Amino acid sequence: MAIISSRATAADIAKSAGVAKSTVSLAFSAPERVSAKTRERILNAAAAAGYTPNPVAQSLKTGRNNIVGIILADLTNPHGGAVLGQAQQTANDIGYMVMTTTASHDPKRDLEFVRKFEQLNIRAAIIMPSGSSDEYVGALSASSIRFVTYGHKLSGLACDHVGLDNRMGMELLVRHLVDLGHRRIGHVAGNLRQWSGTERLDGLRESLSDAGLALEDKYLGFGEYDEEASYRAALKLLRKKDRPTALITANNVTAIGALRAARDLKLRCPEDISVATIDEVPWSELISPTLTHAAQPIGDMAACAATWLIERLEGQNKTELPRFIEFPPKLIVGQSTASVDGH
Amino acid sequence: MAIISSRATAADIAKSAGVAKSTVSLAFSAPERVSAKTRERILNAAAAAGYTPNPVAQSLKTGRNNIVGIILADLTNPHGGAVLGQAQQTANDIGYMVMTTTASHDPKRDLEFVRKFEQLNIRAAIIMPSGSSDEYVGALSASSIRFVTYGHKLSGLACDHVGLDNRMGMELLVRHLVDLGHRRIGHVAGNLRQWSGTERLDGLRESLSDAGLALEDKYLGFGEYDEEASYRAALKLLRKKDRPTALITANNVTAIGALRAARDLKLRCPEDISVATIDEVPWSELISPTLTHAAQPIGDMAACAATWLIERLEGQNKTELPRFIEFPPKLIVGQSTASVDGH
DNA sequence: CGTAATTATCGAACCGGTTCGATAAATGGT
DNA sequence: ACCATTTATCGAACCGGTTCGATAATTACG
Repeated sequence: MAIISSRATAADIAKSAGVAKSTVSLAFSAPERVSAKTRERILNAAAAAGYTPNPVAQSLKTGRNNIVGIILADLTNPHGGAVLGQAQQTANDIGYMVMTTTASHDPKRDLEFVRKFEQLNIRAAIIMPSGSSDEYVGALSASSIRFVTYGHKLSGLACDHVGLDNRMGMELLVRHLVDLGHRRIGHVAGNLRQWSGTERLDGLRESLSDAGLALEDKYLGFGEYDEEASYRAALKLLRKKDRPTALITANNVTAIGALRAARDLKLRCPEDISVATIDEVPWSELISPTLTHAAQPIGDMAACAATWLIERLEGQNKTELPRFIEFPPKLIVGQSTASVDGH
Repeated sequence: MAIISSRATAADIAKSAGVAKSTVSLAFSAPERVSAKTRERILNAAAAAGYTPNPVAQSLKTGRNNIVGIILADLTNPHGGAVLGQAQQTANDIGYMVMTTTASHDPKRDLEFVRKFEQLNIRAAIIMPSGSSDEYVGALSASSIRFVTYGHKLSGLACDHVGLDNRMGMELLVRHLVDLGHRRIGHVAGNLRQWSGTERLDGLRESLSDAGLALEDKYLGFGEYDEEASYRAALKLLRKKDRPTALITANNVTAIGALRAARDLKLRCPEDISVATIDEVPWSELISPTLTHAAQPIGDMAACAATWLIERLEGQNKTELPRFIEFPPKLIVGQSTASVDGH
């Protein structure tokens, strides 16, 4: 019901409180520099007029603002939405607004958005990188923006990073499958130009080797984090006469592709083929069969990224070295994995 | 690789092109008002210096900018992410940036965000309304922001609206079920304080009546667009001795709750109970059983909302009356519905 | 060719704050 | 009570554009 008083300005408040415009400014931006009496007078006048400092003017003068950017690679995957939602909430709660963009996996668009952010005086952003080339990383480094990378770490960019412990995820899945008696374990990999893709692949290799096994080349398919590609890759693996008894996939989309492939080949899951994946699927409890997976604590991860970002912004960590955290995934056993001997 | 020239200003360009600062401004904002010669000289100088007008300064002076807002009720539902992604893309393609917020169904937060938007000179926003009370609508009307409502229409707010043809959706579902021989059709409704909730309920009633049937009170449950509430509501309906043979649910979350209820009661779907819903479920083809549903053309809807919004912003439609569009849903038949006599 | 009507360019004021150096007021020490 | 500090307030300049009224340069035309 409050009538939006059309734009009270600092000068108005100054007049009505009998002080200089600059004092009004101080009363808001550095209250301790103004005597208790006048501060109260100013604040009262401001409240009466519904005055609040104009953030655009502030930003012009100071080159700062209360906006953080988020650059996502993808919003079609529910993961992106979840990250955005949590990061947004965290940021909003501390008084920051969020400007979002989605690059649709196009590194060039990432860089365009970075440029826009700079123009808007946005000084910090969470980025799910779409690229990893030298010039891409170079452009990000050259930018005046402080980044927190999410999901895919960029080697060569000195910034905070929040991600998943991919190696641990693979270890959980491998151990689970090995315990069920599987020996021929295949993999539909993600995008190997991205940190998470190679980490997951390397982690898988390592975990298999710890179990006295190895990832055979013929059991390795390339899904590119794309459902269609994953479908084809899985199809190829599952058509072999000595097909793997279990498939580990690199993320949710990849798993969906693999499941579709199994179904189309009339392979029953888990009786004929076990499938386990990193990453989760929304409403996974209704998917049939429910997926065994290494779940990411998305909420915690996104909140961490937002918090770190704003810490940097507010300068508490000017000199501190880049931080790096990998959250531990959690093994959720579903119906998609079973003992190798038909259980 | 372009070295980010630290901030060339209009004054710099003016000097290097031998003109006044105001002429530089004109060269960018109203090129036709500057002679071809000087315009070229200015543009060259600008290009050489990597100059681009500072949007913050522009916004301070003009009270305008190239930012649109999006206020979502929810980002945990994949629907929100899809809408955001599409709207974002549309906006970005026309040179607009997007500021997002998520109110988590709290009308008060909606209004806070509106206030922030105003301060930031954002003049237009897409809103998935979280509330519908008089004061809520009043506050939106009083705001200087042009809205496009998405999903839930607000009666009393004169603005463009983009939504789904909910009545048609219900008609599709009812006809499908009636054709399968169902006569006892139950409903788990959504949030009846929201337009879409009542539209869907009314649409259902109407469609049933067209088929010579009626919605009996005992077959009506209230799901509030919440999974838990829907679960409980469905449980109650399905426990009746003369339980409905088919259930229509108000949206995806509601359907999930209903399916869980059926499963927990050891009712087989579709043999014992058919379930159909408005709204879709991501990766629905893997859910078991696949859901019969009235699918929303989310991409088209979101693109339309973004386009309309920006049209308003750019003033082509100053005087035109509010527009209203309801996109037709499409019936997707899955495995969750079957003939009433055990098929 | 001279004057009227256009068109191009300029300078100054302004948007609404912040910040700095200077002045005024309050406080402290002896 | 007197001077040295410290603290509070002020005025002016500035951030980087836009916009308006005024002047200068063109063009039109009788």
